[in-house]
Amino acid sequence: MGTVTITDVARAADVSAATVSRVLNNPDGVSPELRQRVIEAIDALGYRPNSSARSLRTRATRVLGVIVSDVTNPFFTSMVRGVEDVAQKSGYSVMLANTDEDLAKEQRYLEVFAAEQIAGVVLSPASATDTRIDVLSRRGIPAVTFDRRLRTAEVDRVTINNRRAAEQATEHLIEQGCRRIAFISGPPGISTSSERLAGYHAGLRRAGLPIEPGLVSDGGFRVVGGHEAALRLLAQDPRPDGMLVANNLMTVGAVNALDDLALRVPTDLALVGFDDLSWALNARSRITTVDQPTYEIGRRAAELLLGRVQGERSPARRITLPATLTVRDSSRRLPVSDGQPVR
Amino acid sequence: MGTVTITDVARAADVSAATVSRVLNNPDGVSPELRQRVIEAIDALGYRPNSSARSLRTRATRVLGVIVSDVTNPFFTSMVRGVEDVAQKSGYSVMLANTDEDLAKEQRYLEVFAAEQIAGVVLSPASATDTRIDVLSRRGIPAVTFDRRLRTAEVDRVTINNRRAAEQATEHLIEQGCRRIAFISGPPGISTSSERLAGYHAGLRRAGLPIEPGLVSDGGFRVVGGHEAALRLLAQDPRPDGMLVANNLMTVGAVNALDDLALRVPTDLALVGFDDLSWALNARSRITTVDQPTYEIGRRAAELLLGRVQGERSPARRITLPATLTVRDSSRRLPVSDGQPVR
DNA sequence: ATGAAAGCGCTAACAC
DNA sequence: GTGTTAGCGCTTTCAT
Repeated sequence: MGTVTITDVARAADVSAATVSRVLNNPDGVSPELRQRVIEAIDALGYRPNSSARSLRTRATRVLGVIVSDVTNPFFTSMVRGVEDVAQKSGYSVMLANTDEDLAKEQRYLEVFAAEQIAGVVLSPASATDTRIDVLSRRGIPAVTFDRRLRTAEVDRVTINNRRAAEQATEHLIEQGCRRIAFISGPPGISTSSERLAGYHAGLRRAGLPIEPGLVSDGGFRVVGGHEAALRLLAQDPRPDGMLVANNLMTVGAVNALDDLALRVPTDLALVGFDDLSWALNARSRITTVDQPTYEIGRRAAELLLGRVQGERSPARRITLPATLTVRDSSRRLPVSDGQPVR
Repeated sequence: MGTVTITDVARAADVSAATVSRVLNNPDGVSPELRQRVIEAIDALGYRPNSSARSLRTRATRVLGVIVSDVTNPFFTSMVRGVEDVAQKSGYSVMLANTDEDLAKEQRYLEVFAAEQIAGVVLSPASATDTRIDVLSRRGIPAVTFDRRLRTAEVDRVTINNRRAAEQATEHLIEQGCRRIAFISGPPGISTSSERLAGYHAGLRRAGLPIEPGLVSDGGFRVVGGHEAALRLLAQDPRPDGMLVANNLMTVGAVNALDDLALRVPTDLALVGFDDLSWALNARSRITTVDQPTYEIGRRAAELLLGRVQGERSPARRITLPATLTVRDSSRRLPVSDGQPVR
């Protein structure tokens, strides 16, 4: 029944199927007159190209895959929106997959995407060293990483300067008078984890403060993990007077922990988190954060990817977007100006 | 290069392509001997069927679409996992789409799915009355709703008894001595919103309590909305002594609002929320909640859908799963037993 | 039980 | 600039 094919359109417009195909795919190459007739026939018949037939022919779909490590995290969903918007504008749709930081799941989705002959993949790899995108490259499917880096392959990537951002946040805490600064880190093996940890160390070092391994605890990039890590760190004697938390979810957990212990911010402890928190915490919390241009990260990643999809052959490109330290009450012990950009 | 086709396998196994196809698709119809040879050839060559070619032929993909109204909400992601697991087991993969309760976005994704000739769709419609799945039905693509109902089409659905759940939560608050119970509702037009509101009304009515429209406020199923709605409701004089919140995100917002106003639970106000909150709130909060079997909802929805995909023709089926009222500190003013099932 | 052959809807050479 | 033709990889009659 309902299936209108390219030949139906061709017949209605009194042209060949090839001409209809050209109208559909080539910006030019068809006379304005015929093009007009074809477009009218398409509208009249309600023709929709069959994507399977198209893929079979071209060996590529008009679909981009996005693999994130936690769809639940608004940080990632905001990036995904950036990808979606760019993709849409170029006539691509987006398949979303969630790995929960699980390498096996990630691998499975990479295989599914490869099998579906997806046009390209944007991913935040679950591991900088163990994530393998060979399944894609073997089939010539381009990949771009966002938020995180990948050491097992040379691919385009869009990130912020994580090291610098963490260093600057640490310096800010030191300026505010903190001398024992705790750090809640992400899981090992992920680039953002190690880079932010390195930045924290660098900040301490520059100020001549000792690096104490006991002041660092892994919160697994999750609320519960952040909560537990904070409780661990805050149980120490002497108690830390500052705390830097390496992502948004763990910051929520840390705030909860402070609440549990009836500790007040910034008096008892100055707190700095990563990423927007407005979705979880009440406005009153006013937590100082390192803000990333999440939507923009997604946009740029999609642009890089579409470039590759369209045949771009340059060596791996690296886009580093600026992050901003937004100083709010949770860390303000002295007068400071808001919104310091991180470069 | 790498592309191994069905003819390659046929040649290697010294059979026809048709036989390979039969081995792939028909449980029987090929002699054990040939079947064995074919399987060996497939393994040896690393053959993977080309899904585009297959779809072009069969007019159907091995992909299920899932449309949720908020991927950020763990409630939905848990359901999605249920779908994924069932799909996977049957050799289907899952395409995920997020609508943000936006009807236009929802419609666009339905069209994309229809164009991609997806095998079937599971969705939580953004509106019971305005969501239109004609794009799917016109192409014979089955749909199943989960969590929410759809009034514009007769389709399979998996939900809990929302009305009963809200009524029971309300009764519980009344039993605990509450007489002015506020309700933070979801956006109008969504079945869960109206059903839970109806249940709240029913609970009040049964206890002979007045229904005051001023005690109901729409929180849009979001954290911020719940926060604002709670502030509005708590500003009243006399202040409500109980509160029922119609989903998890809004409950987080409500808890924040209570915190803002330095109100204590359950002394100042008894609070009951919907859905699991462990991801957001610290354990200490101990909020009484109506718990839904989210993962199971996803599983069952996927099972119904796969049935339809495989040709099941029965009239629309309705699965109502049990929810449980888990009483915790936030509403406990009198001794009660935990874990009351909702039927 | 197996093979030969046709064709799903589309695009890309190649002719004109 | 436009049409003709071949064929992407697969499934499915239809013979045998």
